[in-house]
Amino acid sequence: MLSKKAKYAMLALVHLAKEQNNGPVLINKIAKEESIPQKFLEAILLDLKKDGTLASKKGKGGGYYLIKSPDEVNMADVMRLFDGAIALLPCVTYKYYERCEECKDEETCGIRDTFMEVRNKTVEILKSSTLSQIIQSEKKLVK
Amino acid sequence: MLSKKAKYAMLALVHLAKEQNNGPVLINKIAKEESIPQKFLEAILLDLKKDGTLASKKGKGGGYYLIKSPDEVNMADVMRLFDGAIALLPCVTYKYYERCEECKDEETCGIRDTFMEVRNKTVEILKSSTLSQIIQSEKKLVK
DNA sequence: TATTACTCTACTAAGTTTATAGAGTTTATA
DNA sequence: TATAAACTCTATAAACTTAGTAGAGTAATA
Repeated sequence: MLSKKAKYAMLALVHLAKEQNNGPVLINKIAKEESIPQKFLEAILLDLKKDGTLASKKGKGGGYYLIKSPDEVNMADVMRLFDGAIALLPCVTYKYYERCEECKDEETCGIRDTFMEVRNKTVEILKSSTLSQIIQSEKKLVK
Repeated sequence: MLSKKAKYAMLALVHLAKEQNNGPVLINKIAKEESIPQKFLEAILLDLKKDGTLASKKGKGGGYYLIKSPDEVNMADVMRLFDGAIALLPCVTYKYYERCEECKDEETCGIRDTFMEVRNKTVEILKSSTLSQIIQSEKKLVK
């Protein structure tokens, strides 16, 4: 399951993408409208800032805003940032590779193949799910 | 990530499928050969028995054995049994459905679609990964 | 009837997730 | 230049989950 952190991050990013041309958005506003605990959201937005996805402005009239194109921000990256590896087995991940302790022989492990396939397909779908795509699809759903 | 429990279950099932025609297999033997803590494995095998996948025989000459065809036992079911839902969002699961608390409107939720697609694809791959298929693929890898 | 081997309940250590609290820092603007 | 708005950072903690342990109990077989 996705962590709350990752889910909140996605909701906040969609929110910020919609407001990209309206200047900085208050944490407080995002928290209220997306039903996210404010303090928790602060930490999430800070992570997204360190990651280079968001920027912030302090002081009156400040807030957070998206500095990437909504095309560039995809769910695979968000999930990796907050939840770590996407794969279901450590021996199948791309960025977080680790050998499975109980694995006698990785080369001939029968379940490895399956989970490699799951990982590849999942990453493919999540990569194609960008902020633009999500907003587009929301519009279609409303109609 | 897959829990150890689910991974151990898969390894034990593959082991038992290979020995299906040789009578009951001792917990102790499986534990040793697959590097699984014995007591932990006992609980896992018990769950698989309650589930109707395995049966056991007590007393001397006893042990566990597979009572389903290796074609029928797939990784999706094993994962559901030990780790619960396969989907990454509660609102997208098939057997464990729950509304997302913070979701304002499920019908127009932009990220729901993406995770529905991930779930469907994952289930499809895991369903096709049966014990027979795994053993077959191990043989190919050895060659 | 003794031994083997599965069954069941209870417990625990460690780690992760989901927060909360509060002091500190920066900036716009009156 | 004071002050209030708003982000930043550190520390803490409750709740939950995972992984594993201990040990007594029960059933079957030779």
